[in-house]
Amino acid sequence: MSAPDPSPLSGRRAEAARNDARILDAAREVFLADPDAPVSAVAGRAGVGISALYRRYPSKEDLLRALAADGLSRYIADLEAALSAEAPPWDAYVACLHRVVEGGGQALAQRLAGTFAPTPELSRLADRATRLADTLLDRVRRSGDLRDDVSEADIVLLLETVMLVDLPGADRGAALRHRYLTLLLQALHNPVEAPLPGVPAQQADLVARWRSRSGG
Amino acid sequence: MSAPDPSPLSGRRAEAARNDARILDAAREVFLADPDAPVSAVAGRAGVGISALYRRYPSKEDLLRALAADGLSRYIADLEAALSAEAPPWDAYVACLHRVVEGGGQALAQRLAGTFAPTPELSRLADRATRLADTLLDRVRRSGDLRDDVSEADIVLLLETVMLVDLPGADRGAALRHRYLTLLLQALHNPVEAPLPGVPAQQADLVARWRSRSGG
DNA sequence: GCAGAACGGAACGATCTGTTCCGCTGCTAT
DNA sequence: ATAGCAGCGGAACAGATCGTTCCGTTCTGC
Repeated sequence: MSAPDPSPLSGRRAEAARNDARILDAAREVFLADPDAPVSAVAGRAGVGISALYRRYPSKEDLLRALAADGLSRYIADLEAALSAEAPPWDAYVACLHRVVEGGGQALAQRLAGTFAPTPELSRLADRATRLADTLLDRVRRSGDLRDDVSEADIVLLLETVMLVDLPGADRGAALRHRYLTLLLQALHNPVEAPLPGVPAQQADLVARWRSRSGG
Repeated sequence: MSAPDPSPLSGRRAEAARNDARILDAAREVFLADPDAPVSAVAGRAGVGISALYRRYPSKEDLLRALAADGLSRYIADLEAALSAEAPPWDAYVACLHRVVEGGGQALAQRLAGTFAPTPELSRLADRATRLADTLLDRVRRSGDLRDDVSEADIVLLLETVMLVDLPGADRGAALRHRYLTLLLQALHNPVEAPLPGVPAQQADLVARWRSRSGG
């Protein structure tokens, strides 16, 4: 009994491991583009059959929950990286948001919010992400680079809209998202031209969305 | 035979006229929030039965076409008003975009694009709107207030994302949209902090979307 | 009063979608 | 070598959804 190589799995086992990732990647892309997409669309995008998907997740809702958890985890990782970076707060923040936009984890979790019953683990992850984002933002705020009439929730909402930009062409969408994020960040950067009207979005507005919504 | 008052219609006729407007208003709200919404949602929002709707429009697609045409017309009216305004170009432009965001006509037409077969009339309206927007933007550009590394298509895409901002609360969404539009306009205003990465969106990217899309 | 315009909403058929099921493939362990 | 089974593709099924039609009712204009 020769010990089977742990990482370079062979044959059937390797295909299964590959499919794990392919399915999650496909699900991320598909549901980010359309939170109400059918399961078959995910399988199609992943290039696998439907049963390969149902072997891993007992139901669509389980897949969505796993996806949201994965997205939040990536988001958290990005935030932690920014918090432990040595660059000036504003620069670290800019780099962080670009990674967040690139990964799409946070946006996915937000868009999926309300399409399934949240588990305790998800609530915990969401809490953690919120706290980290607050800490990071406070640091940026103290650096004086951030205009002070925008709230954390404002930025989350704005980020979410940037993530929605898309165009049919190949990677046209991703390029535009970074382009518009840059524009947004310049708007958020001091000095400020004029104060914003209305009142900032509140954290409560965001949490409210984690309760049942219809399809959108 | 006393001449019936032309405008203050009475009884059944009046209800019908009121319903005309109520249905269009309801349809605008509903389909702006969700382009794939069912017809019954429109009737429900308008407070009328389904047959009141089908009496006016032979099919859902006809309603959507009428809605898109109406939206484009409102957009065109806003553009024309801005073009004939006497305020400085930039100020007129700012006011115009706020009206466009308030009305939602342009965003609705864009969101509906691809969900039905465009008629010649719609193409004509879309062309007209594009030309007017170009003229207006050129004027603003010549005034020197607009950063010169953004294209018309960039602005359309950004406007569209602003329109997507929404929150459950009463008019919370509208207030935030104006708030974020103000932020966006400050970012678009000279002087510029740093050039944007990537290449601007092209007019062609936008027209491409008027061809068949799936639901989203 | 009466003819019919306008309406509300139930009913119907088509389509879509989540989930299950079945038969096949090709590793793996002996 | 080969039996057994993990893993898979996709057809099939049942339930839900939605566009559209249809019918009975109400109320107006004459």
